[in-house]
Amino acid sequence: MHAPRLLLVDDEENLRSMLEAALAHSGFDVHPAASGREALEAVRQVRPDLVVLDVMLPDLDGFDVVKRLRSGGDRTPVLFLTARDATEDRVRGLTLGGDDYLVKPFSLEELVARITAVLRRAGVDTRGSRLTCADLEMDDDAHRVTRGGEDIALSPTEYNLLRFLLQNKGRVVSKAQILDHVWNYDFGGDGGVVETYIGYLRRKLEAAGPRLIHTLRGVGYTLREPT
Amino acid sequence: MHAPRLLLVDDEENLRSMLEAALAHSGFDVHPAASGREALEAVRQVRPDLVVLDVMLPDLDGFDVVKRLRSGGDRTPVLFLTARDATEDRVRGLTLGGDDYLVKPFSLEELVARITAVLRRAGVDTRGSRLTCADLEMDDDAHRVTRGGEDIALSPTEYNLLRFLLQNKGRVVSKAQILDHVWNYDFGGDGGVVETYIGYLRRKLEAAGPRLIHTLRGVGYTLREPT
DNA sequence: GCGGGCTCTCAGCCGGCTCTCAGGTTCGGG
DNA sequence: CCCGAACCTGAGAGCCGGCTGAGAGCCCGC
Repeated sequence: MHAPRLLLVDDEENLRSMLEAALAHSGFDVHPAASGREALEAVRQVRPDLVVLDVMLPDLDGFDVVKRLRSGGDRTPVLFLTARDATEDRVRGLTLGGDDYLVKPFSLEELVARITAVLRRAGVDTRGSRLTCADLEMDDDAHRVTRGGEDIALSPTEYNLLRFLLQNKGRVVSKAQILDHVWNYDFGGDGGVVETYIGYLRRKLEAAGPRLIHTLRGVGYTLREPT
Repeated sequence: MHAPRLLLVDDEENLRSMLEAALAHSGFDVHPAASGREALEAVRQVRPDLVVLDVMLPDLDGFDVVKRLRSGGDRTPVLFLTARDATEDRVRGLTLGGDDYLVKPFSLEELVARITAVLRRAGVDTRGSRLTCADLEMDDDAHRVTRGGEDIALSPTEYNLLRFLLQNKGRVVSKAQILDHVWNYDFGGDGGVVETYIGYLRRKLEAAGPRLIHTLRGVGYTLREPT
């Protein structure tokens, strides 16, 4: 089993290199491209498992790229990145072919979650979607969290934060790391909001049961099985 | 296996030579640079495993340096050094690619710990993150200390002091060395505080179990396996 | 337009952490 | 044995980080 190959297409220099580093770090084999033509060329050469494709591009836009791919018989799944304002209607309908889209700005957690979801649907094996810690369980496919069999309702941010903690079970994560992964990449605030959400999670998860989220003063937080 | 190569970029003459000596002594192959342009040049020539990069530089600042590196396809991980006040928001987004940052003033221990953490994440082999002495164990990833399987809660300073002692197990370290490595480099006080913290550690570590930290009067302290 | 959930900010509180200091104790040399 | 130096320890002041509750703004569904 090799790491899934991604083709990352975005003309925005900064964002592209940031995402490139981040996705590589998340275990993907990332190949960058800066324009539509480059992308078409790269698809043939790289044969990626998935294309992460910005809609707004200097030459061919994202839709054109896909149109040409499909008319050439290529079925590689595509994850679109779009700006909030426009085009949302145009992107709809594309999800029919197993593709998906994400509006900017997003968080890295969101992006990775969508990518693995699309890959899974396309039959590319990724590690399972089940995360646990003691009697706490998260089924990412069903977007469902339980503790001791009981359902727990979480807001989107709470859910993403918990997933990030679960993925790093047994390791310490700093507030900066949490902000970088769980919050949108253009979020401007400080770490105060993380403390608030840790509080929310604790209230919901540890209402009945031992402590799972531990504070390491001056260092960060960690999720750990109680002994 | 060769010693990991570091590129150390800081325009502050004093600090740079101090860090250069200290890091060399910690087993790294250190190459200094004093400006952004120098750094870019040096990255190409030296091909370091990691760049330690001050954000505040006379010509290109640290962010510019990284931007240029990345746009040139270079993925060398970076550890940023920043002043406390500003820039903390600008540093955000950096923990994404496995990079990290450290606010001045820091301690040598902190610096070395971050460097090895980043290198480990980047796949460069360093000795593992597990330090032991008799039944005392420290797992640096989880930031966790146990003795005989029992958890021991340590404050940040206690933790850093213990790690320093563990890394020098079997050797004697003077109070001056401890101050230089464990306390921030701008710390003004005398060695009295070291005695206090040694006391704290002894109380927590040796509550149940034989003595591990030994005093060598007029020389320093040493951590040793009981015989 | 109205109501409810979600997100984020902020200020006050609390407790732990860091460091200082003084008095007591141990050690080694003379 | 005596004395000074080095070290240990307890008490406490001040500081700082994290926790929490309250509330404003926003979006969305009704």
